[in-house]
Amino acid sequence: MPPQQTTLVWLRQDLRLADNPALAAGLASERLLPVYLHTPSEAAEWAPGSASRWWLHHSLTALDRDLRALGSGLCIRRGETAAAVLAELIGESGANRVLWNRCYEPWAITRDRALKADLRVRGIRVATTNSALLHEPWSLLKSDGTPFRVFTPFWRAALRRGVDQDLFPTPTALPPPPAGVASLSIEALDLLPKVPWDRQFYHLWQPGEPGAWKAATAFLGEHLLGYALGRDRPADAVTSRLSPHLHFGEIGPRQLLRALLQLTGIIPEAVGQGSAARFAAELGWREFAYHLLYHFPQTAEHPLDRRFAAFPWAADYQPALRAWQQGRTGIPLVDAGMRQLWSTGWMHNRVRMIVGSFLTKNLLIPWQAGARWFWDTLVDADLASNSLGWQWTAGCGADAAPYFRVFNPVLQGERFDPEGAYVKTYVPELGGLVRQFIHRPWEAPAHLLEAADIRLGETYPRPIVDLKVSREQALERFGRMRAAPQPPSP
DNA sequence: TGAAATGTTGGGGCG
DNA sequence: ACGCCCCAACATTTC
Repeated sequence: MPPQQTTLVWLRQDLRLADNPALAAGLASERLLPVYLHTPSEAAEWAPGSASRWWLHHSLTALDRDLRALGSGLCIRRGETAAAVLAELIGESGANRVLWNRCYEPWAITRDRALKADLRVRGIRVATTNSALLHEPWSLLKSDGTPFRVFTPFWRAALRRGVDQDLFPTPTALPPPPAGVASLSIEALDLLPKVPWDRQFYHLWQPGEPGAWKAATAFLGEHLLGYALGRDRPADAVTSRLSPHLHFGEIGPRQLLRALLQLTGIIPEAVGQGSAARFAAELGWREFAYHLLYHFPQTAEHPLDRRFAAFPWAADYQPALRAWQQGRTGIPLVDAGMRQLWSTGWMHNRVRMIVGSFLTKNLLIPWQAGARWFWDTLVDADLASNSLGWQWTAGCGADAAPYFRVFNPVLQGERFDPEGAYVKTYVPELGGLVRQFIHRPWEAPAHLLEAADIRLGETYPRPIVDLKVSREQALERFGRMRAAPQPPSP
């Protein structure tokens, strides 16, 4: 009789039961131990931020509940390194096999590669799989063998390659866990905030796999039709809000694309301009972000366009950064976005571009400072997407907005929030102002301000920067940078 | 997944 | 009636 097979399934950013290849591969074991390891110091400066930890707490809670319903449960441990904690767990459980789905952060790749080699040396079987991406970063390359740096050809190639639509089966029962392996409580991970800034989160979000499907079903069933037209208007609730669920792997892009294709009856190759194609392309941008971070791992910290390493950012920007973070810049659309972020852990995508343009171009604050703030405050904080987004905005990344493309938050507001509904939701002190001036209160005549009970500089700040002057200054600095001698490309 | 400056055109007011 | 001018409205160019 062969020795009993005991398998550890190490769950990381794949907190789901459905279409989970690592979990599916463990189902035939006699004993199966699903584990989550909290080792934040391994990620160093990219350990989960505050909002992300809130999400993680509740996602783990949901996963544990779902595992228990199938006769198992989540084993939670914490420690300095995953290697050390796994070694303990292997000792306690007698496991002879470890499975996980791959992560793609540079620090995680380095860690996992060493860990896999180490476990194999010690006679443990290890298998890793893909749960997070339609195509892994190394599997899609240009015909010359180099990585894509432009989105459109990347996404075309991804769709042409096609997507495996045979999902891994959702388990209906799980093998029992090995006896005598203790677990920490989720509370012991200290993921929840000490001061209750998260109250609104509970009304807006349902972390975990059931919540992910609730959001996906609502989006596909109710909002997809209006997506192409409404996705750029932040007051419209037509976006999917699936980003945090995708980040934690509570739902995967293969599942979403399959649901989308079944719903609309289109085939992946038929890329049109309709709502389904637009939404699929957003999944594509996520894929593109992972592609870039894998092939250019320095881009979480450093600009892909090396010329920007010498860009003359503002010298003393702390007060301006603080005003931006707190939503007190005096520019209504920017402040609305930053307050939405703070109070809900999320910001509409178009507004992310606008507040990012304002930070990097009007305030001349390094994009890394913005990326850090987003990392701490977004429930969907994702190293790949965040790095791509900020470099795109700053104009220093792959397929980025040209450096001279500076969003004017007043015009963007008038185009995409014409009634000012979004601004009024998050900047209530402007609620009484007529729509004509809602995006430019500093131009409103005194009697209208008075009627709206607004005293600029008291109840709402004056703009901390002149949009026209700062735009010209940014263009001038970008122009000088472009003219400077260029460093060798990486 | 721009904005602003500059150029062109055409309708209408007016002498 | 005609030419002149103004200036939206739209198009093109530049950043």
